[in-house]
Amino acid sequence: MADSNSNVLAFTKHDHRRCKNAAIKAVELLCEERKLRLTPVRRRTLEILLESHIALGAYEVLEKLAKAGFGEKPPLVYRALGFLMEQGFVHKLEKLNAYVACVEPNRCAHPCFLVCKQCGRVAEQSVPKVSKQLAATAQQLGFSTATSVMELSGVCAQCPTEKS
Amino acid sequence: MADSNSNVLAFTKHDHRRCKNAAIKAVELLCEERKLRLTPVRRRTLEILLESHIALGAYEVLEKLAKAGFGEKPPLVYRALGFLMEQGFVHKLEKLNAYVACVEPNRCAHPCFLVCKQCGRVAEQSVPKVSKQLAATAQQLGFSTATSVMELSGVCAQCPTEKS
DNA sequence: TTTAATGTGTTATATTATAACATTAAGGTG
DNA sequence: CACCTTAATGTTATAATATAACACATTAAA
Repeated sequence: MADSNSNVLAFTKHDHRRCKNAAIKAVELLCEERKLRLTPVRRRTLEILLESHIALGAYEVLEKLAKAGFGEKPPLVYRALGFLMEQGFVHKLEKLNAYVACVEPNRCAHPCFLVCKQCGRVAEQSVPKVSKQLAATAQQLGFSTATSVMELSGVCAQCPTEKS
Repeated sequence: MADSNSNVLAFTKHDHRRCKNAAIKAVELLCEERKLRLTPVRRRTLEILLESHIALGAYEVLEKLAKAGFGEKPPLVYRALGFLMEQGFVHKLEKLNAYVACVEPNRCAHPCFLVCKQCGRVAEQSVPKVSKQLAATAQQLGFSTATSVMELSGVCAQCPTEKS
């Protein structure tokens, strides 16, 4: 029933260095293709978010940028996040007001976010069927869907379910 | 393909007074059943949100509460909204940081919100199939879903699509 | 009629995000 | 290269959203 060939990377043991490098490489390529400038702040912001699969608040990212020698004023981080989000390299979790890097920016589509409330990790699952079904349902009601937000909160396989 | 027998009330001409009264009545009944106190602030907050199908920010609601003779400090409105949301009488639109009254609090389940970016109106559509499908997909990946957020942004039937 | 629990008032502050304008850097064109 | 235009960044200020903490009041229940 799963919509695609996913492995829920974030919840699975994996070579994270590889995971991170691949994502950065993909972003670099896409920026070239799109004639966009992956400036130092933008790159570092992406790297910061790629350090783990846990979503960070804008001000957490900002602190890390500051420690890395960049500025410490809010617009710095919001601009970098804005750029990265526009390009689909980073996603915002609306329910959390937090940001997470896209792990496969080149093949990201119809994402649904699975947020573990125990460990905080976020897996991005592509759900094209569900997404299209929702849009079709809306369309039948006369509503033209432009964008959608899908976020699940729960407990991942590696975390113990809450005791009763 | 629609999941349920809905009419997308918010986007349709309807007797809004009736609509509003029915919702308040339903909430009153549910409060009795659940032995909860629908205090004046809580009731007024609900009424304010029921004035239209447009989502309001917490501070917009607060202003209206103040004009109605209630306090003007943030905790007032956040407490009222907190109570109403806990009970499912009001929903928060995460993408908008705004609040909207539930039109059918007694039969509300698996809601997906359709937000018209032209007129701002919000329709609540029950999508149990899609919702269960998402949870099932997640479950197959070892993820136990507790809560979900589904919000579509687009253009409703009554609004002109944006010109090119 | 005291008590325990719930709800409200109030002060203060935390958190998230943007507007506006000055300055600098990059890339394109003659 | 020198100029210019655009894009990006620096900076100040403030807006918008939300909660903590504690005092006081009301309710319902014992």
